Amino acid sequence: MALRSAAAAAVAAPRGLRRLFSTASTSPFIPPPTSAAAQAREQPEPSTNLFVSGLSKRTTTEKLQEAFSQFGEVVHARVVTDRVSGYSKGFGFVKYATLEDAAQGIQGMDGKFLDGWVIFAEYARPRPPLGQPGNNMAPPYGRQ
DNA sequence: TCTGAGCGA
Repeated sequence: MALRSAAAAAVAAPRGLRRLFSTASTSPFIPPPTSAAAQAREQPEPSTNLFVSGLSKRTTTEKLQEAFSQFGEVVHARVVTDRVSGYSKGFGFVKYATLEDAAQGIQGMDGKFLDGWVIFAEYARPRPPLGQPGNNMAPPYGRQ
């Protein structure tokens, strides 16, 4: 029981900022999120790719896929690990077969415990193209 | 074997 309370508290603030604006409904000044940037802030576009963060350093790809397969058909899953160290970076990606599976995967695994850590699942951001083939693998991605 | 709040080979 105590664990669920901790999970609820953790899911309420994965990064310290999640729904602070939603609780400020008593404020007379509420900026209407009609901007595309505002939607991209908390309204990520639906995608089969999910970004999972908060993973334990010991969480592996198979563990990630196994956990997310309970809520949908996972076609691919990967835990990002450091190339030099080989250790997990604490986050990974899960790709579902359909968008609905991805949505259920998020709502099913977001704020849940995995390897003793509260993980967070959300739609992954669209990354830029890999560039031209034949070039060095590891193009300087433009963050955000 | 580790780090922690992070978007990948």
